[in-house]
Amino acid sequence: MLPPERSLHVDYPIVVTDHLIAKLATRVELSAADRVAIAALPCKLRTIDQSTYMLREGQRPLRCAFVIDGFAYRQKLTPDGEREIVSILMPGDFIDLQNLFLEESDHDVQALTRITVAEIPIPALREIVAVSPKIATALWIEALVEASIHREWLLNVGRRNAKMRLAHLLCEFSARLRASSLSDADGSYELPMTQEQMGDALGLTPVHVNRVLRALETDGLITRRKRQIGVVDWCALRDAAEFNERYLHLTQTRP
Amino acid sequence: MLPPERSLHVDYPIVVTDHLIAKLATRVELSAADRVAIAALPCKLRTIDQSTYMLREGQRPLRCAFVIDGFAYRQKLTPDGEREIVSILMPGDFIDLQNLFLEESDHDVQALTRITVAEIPIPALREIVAVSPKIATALWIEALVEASIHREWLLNVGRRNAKMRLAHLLCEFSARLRASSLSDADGSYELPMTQEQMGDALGLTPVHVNRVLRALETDGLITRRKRQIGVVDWCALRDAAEFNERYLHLTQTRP
DNA sequence: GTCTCGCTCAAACATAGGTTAGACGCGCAT
DNA sequence: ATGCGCGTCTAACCTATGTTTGAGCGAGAC
Repeated sequence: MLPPERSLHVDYPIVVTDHLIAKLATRVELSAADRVAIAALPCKLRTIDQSTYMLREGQRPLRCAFVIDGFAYRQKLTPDGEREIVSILMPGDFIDLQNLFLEESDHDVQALTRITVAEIPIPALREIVAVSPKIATALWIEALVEASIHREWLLNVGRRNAKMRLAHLLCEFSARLRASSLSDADGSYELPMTQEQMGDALGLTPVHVNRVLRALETDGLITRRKRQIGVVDWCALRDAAEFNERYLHLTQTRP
Repeated sequence: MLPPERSLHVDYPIVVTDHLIAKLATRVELSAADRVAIAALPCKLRTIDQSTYMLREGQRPLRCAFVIDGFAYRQKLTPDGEREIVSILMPGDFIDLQNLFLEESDHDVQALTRITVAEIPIPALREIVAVSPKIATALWIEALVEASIHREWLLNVGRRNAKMRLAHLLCEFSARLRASSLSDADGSYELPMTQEQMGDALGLTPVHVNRVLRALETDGLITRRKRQIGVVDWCALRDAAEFNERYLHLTQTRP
């Protein structure tokens, strides 16, 4: 299934292990045994096309995916076709931690861009969690941080106006990308979402997203060239969004 | 600190243990050793007055509380004073699982009614989680279910209109209370929230909550006597809310 | 008993954001 | 090179929900 894409599949075991270990090591101090256990995980690298469903509501997931490259999102659908995007997943995020211990998915996961993930069978992950308290802790932290982001999004959608919401989304993107060294030095980055998807993440219509995006540009807070977003004035954008990155728990390490 | 309230503190060890074990046993099969370990937890019963803050954003929590009786909620505040209620906590819910592995709280917790909780020191809880995979799994499930509820609320606030939102909140309350046998047989229950609090949970203003509540009553979906909500036509209410209890994962047991 | 106080309820008016409907432009398949 | 499809952008119009304000009312304090 692997398309001829860069060299990822050539040095696969090393790359995947490195990514996983690097991620978990930001949260806890891994012992040598932990590292060996992670390296021994039977994970499979997979590249998935844009828009492909990676998981559907109601399904019983068998694998947990760790994002190596690209973006995905979680969405929930209303019976009458409304959509809400409830999470954006970036390199370094785990996609199915919720399904580690829940048997039936309560939402869909869809590839936002072409995406490469490492898939770990759920039983193997449960095994390692039962055996290594350090690794279990690191995964707990990841899951709890995602819940914290959900809470901030609830505040965002429930109590902020369109301009603040959008600015907040842009700030969060910027902060998360910066935290994983994925944004350019000047703070600009590529936002791989359509305006409709942004609307679905913010509880807005695409035409209103368009209006507000223009307003942010006119106000001199951002620049846009195609989908490349440039943060012109980080402080102003942060203030416009009332953005405070505490909820991302970026510095949370081994408690 | 215990006020002279009923007899709760007299038979405290048995009551608390029973509640905790009963809760965890709905998720996993507890071994005899697990039960002993839970019984040995150094927990403290505490009753807290309505409106008291149990935890504040930015604080480092030292204890994890398990609700025995009464209600609480999580809230997030905007710098300019807007509030969003992001969770309602009922008997049988854990209040600080997020802070089991995160050092700084990202939200406030406030007592909605007079509430009685069992407080477990975080280190003791971490200890038991490291030692018993069963108990760890049960707590994982609790935390993951709460994240799932966050997601449903995001859909609710982001993509449903006021009537559906409110109907959805009422359905969730009803379903959760029923699941812990706390509602009356006829499906009516006491909703201990003011209309302003409902608004804050739904991203609405109190006056609009009032309008919609009236409309739901006029439509014959509910009755109200003071704060007692009667569900007149469960099916109609469920349909009006597009309510599907899957996201509550009520039947999720030992995976 | 009556005085607060907090909550509910209501009406009149204001607006942020939704809806509908196209035009435009760019990349890609043929 | 042409046409198609998807995303962006705009404008005109509409409505669900917010805002402001104040009256009613029940429960507890004294």
